[in-house]
Amino acid sequence: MPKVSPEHMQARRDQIARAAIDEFAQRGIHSTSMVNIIKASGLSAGAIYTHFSSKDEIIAYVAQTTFSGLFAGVEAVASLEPPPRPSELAGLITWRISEAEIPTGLLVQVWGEAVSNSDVREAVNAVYARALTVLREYYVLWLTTSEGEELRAAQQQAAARARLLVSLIYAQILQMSLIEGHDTKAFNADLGELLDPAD
Amino acid sequence: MPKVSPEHMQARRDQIARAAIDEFAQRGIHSTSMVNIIKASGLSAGAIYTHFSSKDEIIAYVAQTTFSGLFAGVEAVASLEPPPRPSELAGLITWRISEAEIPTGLLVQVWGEAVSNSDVREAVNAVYARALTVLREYYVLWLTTSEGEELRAAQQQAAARARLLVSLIYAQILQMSLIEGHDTKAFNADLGELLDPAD
Amino acid sequence: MPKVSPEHMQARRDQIARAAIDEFAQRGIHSTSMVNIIKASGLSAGAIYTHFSSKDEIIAYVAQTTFSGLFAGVEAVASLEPPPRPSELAGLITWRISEAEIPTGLLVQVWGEAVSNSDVREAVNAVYARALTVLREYYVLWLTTSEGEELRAAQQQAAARARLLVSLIYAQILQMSLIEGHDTKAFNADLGELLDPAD
Amino acid sequence: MPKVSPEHMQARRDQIARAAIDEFAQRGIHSTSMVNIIKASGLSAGAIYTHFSSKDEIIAYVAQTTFSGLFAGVEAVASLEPPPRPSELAGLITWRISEAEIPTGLLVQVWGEAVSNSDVREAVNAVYARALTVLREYYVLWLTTSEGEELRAAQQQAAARARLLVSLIYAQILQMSLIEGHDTKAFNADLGELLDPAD
DNA sequence: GATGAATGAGAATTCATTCAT
DNA sequence: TATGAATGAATTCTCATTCAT
Repeated sequence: MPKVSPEHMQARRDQIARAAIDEFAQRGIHSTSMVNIIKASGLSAGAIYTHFSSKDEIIAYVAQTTFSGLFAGVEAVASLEPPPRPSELAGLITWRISEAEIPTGLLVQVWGEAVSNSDVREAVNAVYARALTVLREYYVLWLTTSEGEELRAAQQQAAARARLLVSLIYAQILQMSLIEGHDTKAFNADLGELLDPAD
Repeated sequence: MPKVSPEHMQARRDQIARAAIDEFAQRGIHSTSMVNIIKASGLSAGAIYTHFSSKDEIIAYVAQTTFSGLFAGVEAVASLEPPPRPSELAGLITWRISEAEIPTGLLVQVWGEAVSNSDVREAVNAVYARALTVLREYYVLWLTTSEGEELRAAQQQAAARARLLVSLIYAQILQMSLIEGHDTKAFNADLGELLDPAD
Repeated sequence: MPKVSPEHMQARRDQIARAAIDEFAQRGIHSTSMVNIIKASGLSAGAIYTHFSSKDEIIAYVAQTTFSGLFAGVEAVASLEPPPRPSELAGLITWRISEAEIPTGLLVQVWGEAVSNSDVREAVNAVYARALTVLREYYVLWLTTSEGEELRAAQQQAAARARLLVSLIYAQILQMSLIEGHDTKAFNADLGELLDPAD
Repeated sequence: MPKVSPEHMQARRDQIARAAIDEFAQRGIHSTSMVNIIKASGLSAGAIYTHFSSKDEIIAYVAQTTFSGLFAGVEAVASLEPPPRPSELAGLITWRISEAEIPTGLLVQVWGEAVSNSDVREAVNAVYARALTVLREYYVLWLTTSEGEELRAAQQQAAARARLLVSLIYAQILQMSLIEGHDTKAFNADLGELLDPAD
């Protein structure tokens, strides 16, 4: 098996990452052994290590990938004209999560991992920072366009609102993961009230 | 072989738990070995296993202990007459956290652990349920006493409000743990606005 | 198995070292796995690592031990009055080697290891330096006592003679290890002629 | 698929051997991986295995090559008329070594390897036997020509002298490899005294 | 012939737990 | 009861070698 395309390499990384995500979500990051990942990926031990240099690198990559998925598409939606209401934006993210594309249990584990693993912490924070920037810009747009606020006033409020929106999404992820029978829809409705003051 | 008093037993358990909390917070739960706990506690391997049957039992006990600490005192304050405002209640918890009595990093790790460890999940959920109950009662009291709501109406709103309050506290714990330089005071102020609608 | 005496600890180290020496001599240092040493020692994997922190530490310890054995007793003999002749001293060392107390094959492997392993190199050089010192002092004694040399003249010659003596011993070790049917006695006789010029 | 010339094959083998020698000398035989050799040679893994069937075969080839280099040219010089003095012959070999054409560290490693690797042992012994033969013939020539010995007497002494000469050269290789700051010239001078009794 | 990703047996090491003293 | 050396299964990772392209 000689030279292969970069696409092939990326496909292999994703193949491994997907296996790792499944196993991590099911067993827990630290109860998943390399053997579990190897078997789930269908590759050999050696092949894994041609694509990742260590289990920690897999964890970091998975962390990055999974959190990025959380806000995928938000940017596009947030800059539509006219901008959607905050509750609609939250709904988009929430929808993606509840449609089980995003394994909330893994997200929560990644937060725990971030505490003592700086690579993971960096990955998590990078996504957080990006999300905050996008949502701040969104809030400026929304407050000026739909709420008739002055630009200056909108900018002053935007940061705090963006922070709050992310916080509420994160809180929902926690609840979805921890609380059996958590009522996502009810919580979303509550959020809606909170986020769209005009309602 | 004289039996030691239950007090002595409890003191030993706490001695071990304190050591475990320190080590878990510093190194991460899964990077902390029993040897770390043994050394930090000043006891021997054998002694540890006299008081806990496994590392997992220590983790579950630590999870229970730490989360209970989060809401310690809330019950007493929440049933004062007249009841404090929601933001004041949130402030009490937040204050305890930010004064570093509660290692937020450990709380976040415990959430991650809860995903794949049912004992920990139960411990976490028990505290969550208890907190929800206390806060629901508080909200009924506060809505009827200070906001002039009807009992029936107050009861209908209380659950959602309690859930939201806990969510916001949890979200703040996440941010304190993950984000270097997170502005606790600013976030608290934002929470205040949100929680005390009259403000 | 609680606290044990330092003697016990040393006995364990020697138990492991003896197993390692046997295996290294038989299979070669790098063809000997930890499993080989574990089985040969009769201990468990874990027990080995309570006494040595790594395979490399075992190699270094074995190197030190084996080379020290080479010159054991030389110091005492070398300072007798009247001092033995150089050939007698060489004979003592040679005798110990040929009586198979010292595994020459292992010594040669250790030299090879020393090239790329600084701990082993240090161990080997420390023994070499010690041997050189002892033999230099011996030659001063012998040259003044038995050959009637002036102290100053004896001191000037002693270093070169000591170096040569060690070299010849090392060369013999090489030959014993590499050449099947190497005639130790004949070589010793040749050495005798060379070392005791008066003969 | 045109067959390549034998010269091409040999050139490739030497290219690989040269890379292996450099890496072995630098990192140690057993700390050098095939990947190291592959990269240093500029060839691919597959290409290496077209020319050598295993790492062990490379080691044996390198052993053979390097030791042969040690005595290269000795034969020609040893049979000159009039023959050089023994110290001059030793000087020739020593000079080649000290001019760093011969990696002494590798020679010492090869000796260590020979202990447990029969192919290497055979390679080393073949060179040793050849050197002994050449030097025995040289000594017969020299003793009869320059020292005026009878042929019979010369033949009787020649073997022992040849053995001693090789031993001293081997001893010097050991010292050059192991002892930082080994004084090659001083040792050579000492050898000269020893080897040229007339001096 | 050449390539280099893939293989998989095997390596060193760790660590929760036990139990003889 | 307390001790801590010992246990040994399990873990992560390496690397000589192969073989589909």
